[in-house]
Amino acid sequence: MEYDFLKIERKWQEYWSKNKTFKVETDKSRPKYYVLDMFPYPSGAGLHVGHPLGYIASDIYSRYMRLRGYNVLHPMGYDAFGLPAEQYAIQTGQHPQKTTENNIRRYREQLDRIGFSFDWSREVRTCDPSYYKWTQWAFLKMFGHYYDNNSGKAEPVEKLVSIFEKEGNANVNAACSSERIFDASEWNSATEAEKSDILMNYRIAYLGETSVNWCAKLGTVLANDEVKEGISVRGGFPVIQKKMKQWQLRVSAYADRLLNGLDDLQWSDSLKEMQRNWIGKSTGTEVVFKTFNPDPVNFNAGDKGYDMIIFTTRADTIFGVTFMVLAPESEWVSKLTSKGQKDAVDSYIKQCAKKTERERMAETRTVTGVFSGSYSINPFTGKKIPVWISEYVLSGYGTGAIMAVPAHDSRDYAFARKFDLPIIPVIEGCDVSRESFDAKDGIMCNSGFLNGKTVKEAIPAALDAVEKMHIGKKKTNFRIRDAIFSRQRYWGEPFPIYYKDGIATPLPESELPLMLPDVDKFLPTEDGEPPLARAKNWTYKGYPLETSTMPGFAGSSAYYLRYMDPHNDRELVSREADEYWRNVDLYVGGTEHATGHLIYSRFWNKFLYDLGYVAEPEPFRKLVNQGMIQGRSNFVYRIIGTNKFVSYNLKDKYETTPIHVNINIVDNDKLDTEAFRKLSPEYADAEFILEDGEYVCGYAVEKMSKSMFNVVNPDNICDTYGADTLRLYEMFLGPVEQSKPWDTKGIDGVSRFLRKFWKLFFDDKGVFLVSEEKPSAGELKTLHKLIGKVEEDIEAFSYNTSVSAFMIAVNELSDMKCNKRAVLEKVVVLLSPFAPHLCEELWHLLGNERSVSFAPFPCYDASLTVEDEVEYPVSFNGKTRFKINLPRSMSQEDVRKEVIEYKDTVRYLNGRQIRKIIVVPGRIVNVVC
RNA sequence: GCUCGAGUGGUGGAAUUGGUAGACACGCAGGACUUAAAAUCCUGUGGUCAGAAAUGGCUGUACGGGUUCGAUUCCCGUCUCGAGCACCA
Repeated sequence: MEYDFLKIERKWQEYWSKNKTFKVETDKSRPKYYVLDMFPYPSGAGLHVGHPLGYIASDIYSRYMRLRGYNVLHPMGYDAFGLPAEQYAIQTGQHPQKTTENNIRRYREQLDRIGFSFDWSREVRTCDPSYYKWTQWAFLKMFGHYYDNNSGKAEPVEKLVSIFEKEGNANVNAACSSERIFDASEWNSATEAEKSDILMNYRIAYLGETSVNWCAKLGTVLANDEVKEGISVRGGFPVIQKKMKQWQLRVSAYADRLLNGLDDLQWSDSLKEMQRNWIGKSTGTEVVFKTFNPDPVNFNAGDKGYDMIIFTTRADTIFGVTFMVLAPESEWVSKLTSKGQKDAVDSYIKQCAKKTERERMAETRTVTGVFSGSYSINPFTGKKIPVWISEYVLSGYGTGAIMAVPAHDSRDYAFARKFDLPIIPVIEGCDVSRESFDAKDGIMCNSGFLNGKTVKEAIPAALDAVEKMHIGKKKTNFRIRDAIFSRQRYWGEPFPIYYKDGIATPLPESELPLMLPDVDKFLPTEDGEPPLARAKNWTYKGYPLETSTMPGFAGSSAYYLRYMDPHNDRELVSREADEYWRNVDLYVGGTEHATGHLIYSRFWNKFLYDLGYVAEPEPFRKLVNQGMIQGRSNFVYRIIGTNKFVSYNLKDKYETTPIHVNINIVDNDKLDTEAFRKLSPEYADAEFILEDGEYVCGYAVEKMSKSMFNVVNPDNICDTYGADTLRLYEMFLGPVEQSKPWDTKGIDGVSRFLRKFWKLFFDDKGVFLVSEEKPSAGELKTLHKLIGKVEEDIEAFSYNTSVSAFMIAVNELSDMKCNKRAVLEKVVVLLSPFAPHLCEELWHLLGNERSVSFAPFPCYDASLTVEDEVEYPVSFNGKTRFKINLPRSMSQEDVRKEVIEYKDTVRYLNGRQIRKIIVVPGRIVNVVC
């Protein structure tokens, strides 16, 4: 019987779906395992072969864990809100709901063909009201809580209010956007609007004025991780900084916990490092610099001076501070601008404000700035130093003001050189005539009481001095900013917020979900209001509702919790389900979410953990980043001005332009010239200059995309080779974590392997025939080598080598003409995570009733794989070395014993005394004489 | 500029924790079967030198050093590529 993969695959896909084979329930009698893929955004282009890579890897692991007896939760859903559907809607007028549904249908068809073991009964879609109800619910909880630094967790705002009523905020230690201190009477006499404003400074979800990334082309603000190099990640449009009032999430309050939580996670080092950098913890010192404005624009505290606070990690260099710098957006600018400098400062500020983020970045090397007219006093030297304003100082980090040490900071150095400010080195022996000395290394000099100390000693000593003088304290700063949470777009979750007399007020929970309304157009209104302003009656009890919607990461932040209990309409997840499934044991997805989704999700989870809704402080225990699969494009070379095409190795003799050619008409880099002529009328009479009778194409590795004609559709692979071959081949291509180009060339190898395996079960006439005989020692050795290898490789996520192990085993079994049930049945189980359809078919042909998915994983017996002991002497350098190959299964302890025994009984080898015995943990022993 | 990761045949990639480098597969070459092709099967395949041949020698994991009886693996330096961050004081 031939291996008819199309028939087999269809048959078992229907079987799994009909029998709900992969539906799971909480089952306290069995251990759980939760395997999650990053759910896809259903784009219009459908899946290409790169998309399923991670899904296949996680599916293999799910199926493996099922064989091991775990109750495996392996769900799938769609991240369905987002910009592309909305952009398409603006162009075509088609409702994003509709295009999204169409795309989802297409995705589902494609996914189904690959034979995943998803529990589709748990599917979620972020755009579904029954789903986004819980996104809105979490937002309301964040609105209703603040972060208490003393208890180290989120607490209800009501608690804060009762403290304010009794004693004001002087003793409150909470994450807060304002430093203003007030007492109880001030609070009690405040108006509702004033109270609301004060509380906004504390809420975890809050409305706040901030400098945001504004993308005019998309008509919306964007979070920091949605902007790269000053350009929007989606669409690639320019982004500028703009002050706007926006909803934000106080992620910064969780910075320390987000950082510390990383230690216990089984994530790749590079990913953890990325998150650490993004969180950007730095410990330093806050120092007060007395600052005077000799001629203030407005008469105020000018003559008494201001206490200007700066943040530094190099308190040791205070003796080298020769000037101060303010960010252009700093609130100090207006206070410290003197009359004489007012015009210059104003024009500089204006110039800075106009620049886009991209322009500011492009000009990182050009130094700009202006003198404010004011002076500070260096607290250590007592010297008067000028205060400057420059855009190289960021308003959002630290206090928006710095002390400049040009001798030991390259940015300060460049500034000092440009504006001719003094440069005083404070570390012995460094040459600052050409560049600054930035290293934290050396002995202090020119530094009074710090002289003679090393930099490492001087930093705490300087901090000590500053504290004794009462002009500073130890301080930790974070780079991570609060997440900007509103988008001026249509296709997202509406905020459950209305404005009662201008005060942002939460909707009662009973009103959730607040449904996304219909609008006539998906564009902003004439007056620049977001599209939701077009909706009729977008009000609650007569008050206007918020018109922004939530960003993409809102819906993806807690979806892993929803899968645990997807149909619960009373809770996000029931306590029972949460306590059983807890968190994701294995999460597979791309590295592009390192500083977005993976931070927000951890934050969201920690918040819900504080409130007692979830049992685990971290959502994803182990994380594997699958690499990207790139396309392999082919080129033909057209001789300029002709319709002649020259083969790759001859192209240098002509003036040519490379043209992308559809990879479907190229085989092994050889062009099908007839098919090429038929491609378009333009090429109908194309001529070819061949080499060895063939047209050889050039190639390049590029992103897989329609415009490069290099897209490989998994459906086509399933048609010609079958889903099992596709799965195996994607794994065989290389380590899952690695990016690599797709090349269909090698697929014949795995295809051959599967057919070879299939043949083991049939006799010469093609009749299914397995023998009930006892397997030979050789057959058992092959089998158990395979079991050991496969088990080890799956655990290590090294699927490419396990596919190789299968090929070796099947070659060996084939050579031995092994058709014994006792061996083949176990191989079927082992292979079933990789090639589920084929194995399900064989499993049933072997007479089993239940799906192979629940067969027990074969037991590994190392003693059956023992190699014969070999012992051979090797001589070198006049010494003699004996290498003893001991069985692989032998424990290190046994090896040691064996060797000691050897040394005691055999003191001499080849007439030489044994000098040294080197035991390499494992099995190889060197005896040096 | 800073941080992290990688560099192995014509190609994708193996190689336990330092222990026979190149498993497995593709490609290529030769052969068998066939009228022929496809499919299938067999043999060879890092480089180089010697040999009629079996075989053997040398060399070889980006480059230069080091540690070690022994290095693709560990350490130092250089180069190249990839990813991330980018005036974070």
